[in-house]
Amino acid sequence: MPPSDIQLDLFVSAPAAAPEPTPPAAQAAALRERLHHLAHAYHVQDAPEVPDAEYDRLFQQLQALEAEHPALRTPDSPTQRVLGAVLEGFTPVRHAVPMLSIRTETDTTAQGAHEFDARVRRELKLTENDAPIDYSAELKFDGLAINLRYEAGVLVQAATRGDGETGEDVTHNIRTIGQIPLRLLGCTAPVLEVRGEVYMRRDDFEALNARQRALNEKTFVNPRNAAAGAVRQLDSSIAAQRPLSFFAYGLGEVQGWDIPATHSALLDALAALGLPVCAERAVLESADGLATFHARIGARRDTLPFDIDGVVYKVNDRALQERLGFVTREPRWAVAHKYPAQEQMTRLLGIDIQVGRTGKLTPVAKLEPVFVGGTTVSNATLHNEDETRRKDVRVGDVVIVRRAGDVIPEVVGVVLADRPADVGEPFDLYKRLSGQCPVCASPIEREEGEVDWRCTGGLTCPAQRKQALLHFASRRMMDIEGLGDKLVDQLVDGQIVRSLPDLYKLGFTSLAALERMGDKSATNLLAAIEKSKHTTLGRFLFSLGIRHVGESTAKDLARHFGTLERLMDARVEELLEVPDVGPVVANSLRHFFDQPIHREVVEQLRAAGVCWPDEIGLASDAPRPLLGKTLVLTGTLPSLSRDEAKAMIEAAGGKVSGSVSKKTHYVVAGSEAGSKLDKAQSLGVPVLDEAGLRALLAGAEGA
DNA sequence: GAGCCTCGAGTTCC
DNA sequence: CTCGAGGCTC
Repeated sequence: MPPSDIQLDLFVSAPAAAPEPTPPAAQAAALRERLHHLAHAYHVQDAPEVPDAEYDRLFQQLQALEAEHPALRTPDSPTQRVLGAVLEGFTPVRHAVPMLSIRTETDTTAQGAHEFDARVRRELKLTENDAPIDYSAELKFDGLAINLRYEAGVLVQAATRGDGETGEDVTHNIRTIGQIPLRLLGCTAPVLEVRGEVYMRRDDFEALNARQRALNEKTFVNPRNAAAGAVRQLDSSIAAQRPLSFFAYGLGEVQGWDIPATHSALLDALAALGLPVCAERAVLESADGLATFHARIGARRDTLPFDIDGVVYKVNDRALQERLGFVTREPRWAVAHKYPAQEQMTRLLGIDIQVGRTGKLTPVAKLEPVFVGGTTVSNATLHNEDETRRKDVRVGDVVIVRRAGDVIPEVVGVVLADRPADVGEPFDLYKRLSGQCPVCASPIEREEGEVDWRCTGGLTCPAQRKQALLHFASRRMMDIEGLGDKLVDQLVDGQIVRSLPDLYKLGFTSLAALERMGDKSATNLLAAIEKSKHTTLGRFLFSLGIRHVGESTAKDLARHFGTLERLMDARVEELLEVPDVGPVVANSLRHFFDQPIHREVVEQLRAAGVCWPDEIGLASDAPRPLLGKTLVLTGTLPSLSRDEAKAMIEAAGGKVSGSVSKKTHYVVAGSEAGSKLDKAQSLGVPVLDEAGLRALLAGAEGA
C-alpha cells in the first residue's frame, strides 16, 4: 500500500478508555491499545486521527496510572519507548546513537519554565546562592526529526527517527531538499551526524494544497502531515514537488570533529557548516528569562512562517548536560515547553444553512462550544456542499476544529474512528432543503460549473431583502448610521419595510413603536436616513447590490457615464467600453436594469429625494498630482482614517488598491503594517508614512 | 491560452 | 483577510 493511500477502515478501532470506575488494569490496557492505534495512524500512516493535544492527554493519563500502579507498567507500554515503526519498502537504518525524545512540560504558563529550572538545580544540587545556569532556548518545530549522516563532509544517508533505535532510509527524498547541503563547508570529519527537523513552511503548504485542489486531489490536513507524507514517498520525484525545509539542532554519532562546549556554540558551528539553523534562539539565564522567551515567541507564533508547538530549553553547557544525564530515554537537561493547542476536538451538533445577500446558500457547522486558539468557537463555515462532502462531515461526528491567530475557525476533518453508529447521512444540500430556500421556500438552483447553490427568490426572499437593506445602509454606501441587523430584522419581519424605497417612508410613530427604540434613537435614525439622500452616483450604484458590481466598478461606471439614465440605457457593447468591465459584468448590469421592478425601485428612490451631483463637471481644474498612480494603504495612520486617506488620494486623481504588485506606485504604511509592507519591500515599491503621503499630495500641488 | 492583477463576496468573534 | 473569479496583457 503506498503511504498516501489511507485506508483507515483496515484497522479495527480500539475500544476507548471507559470513563467509569474500571479496574486500573483494564483501564491501562485500554489506554495502551488506544495509544498504539493512534500512534500507528500518526507515525506510520501519516493520517492522524485526533489532534496532538488529545494524544498527549491520553498519554499522560496512562503515565499517571502507571505511576500510581507501577505493576501495570508493561515493557510494550507506549510510555516505555519512543513511538514509530518501520514501513515496508524502506531500508531500515540502525541509529549509531539513539534518537531520543524530549520530555514535554505540559504546563503552558510561565510556571513550566520555573519547574524545569527547579528540577535542573535540584539534580545538580545547587542552592539559591549558586550562580544561575545558562540555558539555550529554541523553537520546537512541528515537523519530523531526521538524522543526516555526513562522511568526510559528504551526505551519505538520511534517516527518519522510527522507533528511536531504527529508522528508515529516506536519503532519496531528503536529497531533494535544496536547503540541505550535500557537502558540508570546510569539514572533512570521518563521521558527523546532524539532527534536525524537516518541516513545511505555511505558505508552501497553502500553495501545495491549492495545487492539490486544482487537480482534484486530496488536500493535507496540516503542514506537518504534508511534510511527513513527502518524506515517506517511495518515489522521490513526488517528494521533489513537495516544498520542504529543514532546521538543524543537534548531533548524532561524531568522529573526528570537535564538539563545541555549549549548545549555542554548536548551533553556530552547524550554521557555519552551511546547514540551516533557525535564527529565532537565545541564551538565557534563570527561569524568568526562559518564561519571557516562551511568552515572546508565543505572541508571535501566528506570524512565524512555519508551525511550532512550543519552545525547547536546553542546559547550555555540555559538561553540565553530562552530569545531568538521562532518565529512561529522556535527557534531564532538556524540555519542550508547549503552547495551548490550536486544534481541538468537538462534536458537530448540526449543519445550518445560511442565505447570503446574493442568495448563496452556505452550510455552517454548529459545534459544541470548544475553547481553541484563545476563544470559544461554536460556529464554523463549511463553505459549500462540495467542501462538506470532501471532508465527509456528518451530524453527530467528532470533528477537529482549528483556529490559528486571526484565521476564521474551520473544520479540518472528521475523527472517523469515533463516528457514532447513528451518525447522520452524507451531506446533501438539495435533499436537506427539499429543493427549497430555508427562508422563503423558493426553488434553489445550482448552475452548471458553479460551486454554490442559490435561492431563486431574489428580493422576494426576506433573507436576501434583509441583506440588501444592510448592504444599502452600510458605511461605504448610503451610510445610514444606526440601521443595524437587529433593526433590519424587525423592519422586514414586521413588513414595515418591503423594499428599499420604504426606508424613506418611515415615520416617527412607526419607528418608536419598535422594540428597543426610544424617541431619541428614532429621531437620530430619521436624521441619518434624511442625510443619506445626498450621495454620489458611484455610491448609489454600489448600494443597489448588482452582481459583480462592487465599489470600484461602480465608481468607474459613474465616471464613464456621468448620469444614471445613460447607464441604465446603455447597450452591452457600450458597457464593455468601460475599463475593467468585461462580458460578465456588462451582462449582469444589463440584466439588472432590464427588470422593471429594479427600474421602479430606482425611480421611487429618486422620488423619495435621493440625489447626487452630476459626475460630469466634477472633473474640475483642481490639481490632480496623483493622476494615474496606484497606491496601497496598510496599517493604521496616526491622524487619518483609512477612508479619509482614500478620499484624499482619489481627490488627487489616484487610485487605491487592496493588494501590492509591481504595478503599485506607492505603499502608505502606518503602525502595525502587515504582509503588504513586506511585499512592498521585496518588490522595491516605495513606502511612505502619513507625512510622506501628505507631502506627495501637497508637494506636487505646486508642480 | 496562460499567468498576473484586481475586485467582489463571504465570514467569525469580541 | 482570503479565496475565487473576472478582466487584461503578453
